[in-house]
Amino acid sequence: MTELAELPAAPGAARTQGRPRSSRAHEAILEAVLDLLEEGVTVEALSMEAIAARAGVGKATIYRRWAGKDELLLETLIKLKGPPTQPLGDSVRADLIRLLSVVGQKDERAVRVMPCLMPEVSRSPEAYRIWQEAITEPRREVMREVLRRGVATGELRADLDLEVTVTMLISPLLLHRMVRWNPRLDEVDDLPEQIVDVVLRGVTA
Amino acid sequence: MTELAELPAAPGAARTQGRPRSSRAHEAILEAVLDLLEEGVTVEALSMEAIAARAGVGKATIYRRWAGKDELLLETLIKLKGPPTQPLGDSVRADLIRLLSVVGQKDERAVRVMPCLMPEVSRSPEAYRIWQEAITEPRREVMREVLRRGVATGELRADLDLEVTVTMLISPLLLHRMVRWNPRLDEVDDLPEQIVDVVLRGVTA
DNA sequence: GGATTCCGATACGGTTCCGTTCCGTATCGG
DNA sequence: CCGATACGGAACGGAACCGTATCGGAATCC
Repeated sequence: MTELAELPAAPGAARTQGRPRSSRAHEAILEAVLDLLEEGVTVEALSMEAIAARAGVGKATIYRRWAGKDELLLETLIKLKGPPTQPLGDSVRADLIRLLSVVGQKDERAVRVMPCLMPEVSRSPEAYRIWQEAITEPRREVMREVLRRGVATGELRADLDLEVTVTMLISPLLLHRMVRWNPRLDEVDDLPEQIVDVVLRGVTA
Repeated sequence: MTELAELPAAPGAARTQGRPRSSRAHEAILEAVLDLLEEGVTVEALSMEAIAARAGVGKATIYRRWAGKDELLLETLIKLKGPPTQPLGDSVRADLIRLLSVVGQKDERAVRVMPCLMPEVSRSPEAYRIWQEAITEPRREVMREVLRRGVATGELRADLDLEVTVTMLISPLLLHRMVRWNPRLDEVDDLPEQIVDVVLRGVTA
């Protein structure tokens, strides 16, 4: 049987003897999970058989690496979302527009995967915690920092509620890009600018 | 076997002979579906066996009424969301606050069910259409009407973009009440007022 | 070259759910 | 009272999936 040439094995593996694990198979498995989620399969309905088939891999190859679906999913999601976009340090307005513009643009796939994660997140406190810590909170913090800068320069009101403002900025974009909550917004091509302008006018000192 | 007393059969049933269908069983089935969805079972993972067991009903009783899971779900969701809350016709500000305040309050159960519907909605164009027509669009229209009144009275800018404004008002509430996107907002007790005030200041004439 | 480990593939017994088909009983119209 | 239909419950054959085991071959270390 013709075996694919192997990449130089996963880093950090403390293995000493025998054939090293194929990093090619490793990647194929993670990719298969994302593929399936992207197609609309929920976490709950995601089957190990389907993952193995999609990855072109034996089930044993999956179970050799992860104890079960949960651990596999955790690693997959961490891979999915890299570090958040950083502001450029221009004006508050330009930075906010920049941060909003990348929502669902930089991560086409992540946007399609997210709705499939929602049931899990709203049911399991553990899933909720991971989702908060790894995905949403770091992105909110970046935006908070921009707003704090605006408060420090006097551009924004000193008594600004950071949490409310951050939520007001991101929520419309998230809801539109993730679930297309209001399809009429498809025709609005400068949504980030419009949102930032309304909010900034509302919270300017 | 002690049979429960029957309510006077579902209306519109053109049946003439034999024992009429139990409207009690009918209701129990719909209720069971909502119960299960509320507990975090996704549409995909919702099983007819579980529904029948929860409703205290034979599976045949379900299949006698609906051809499959899809048709049963459709009827369930239509039952779930009644007509949207109506504005009182006070000030624009008071009406908007009122509309935002009921998000996820009037319909405790609907809020918990919604996340479980998201995967289905984002995967199936048909589900998306039904969701838009039956749930989100009627509620947006109520809010648009309030905004149009504000424009007519000169309270709001004449060139106001209704879609963007509606989305800016509702999205933060939806995201918070449905998936608790930002847990720090739990401590904010006047979120609707704050949002309305910022947006109104941003779009005042 | 020999030991060891991983590879993809296949098969296993066990579980859950499907949609249907029977029961024996209950409840209606005529 | 009788015929017709619905009821809850149980069982069916078939399908999908679980996690494990086993296979012959392939890759790497000692």
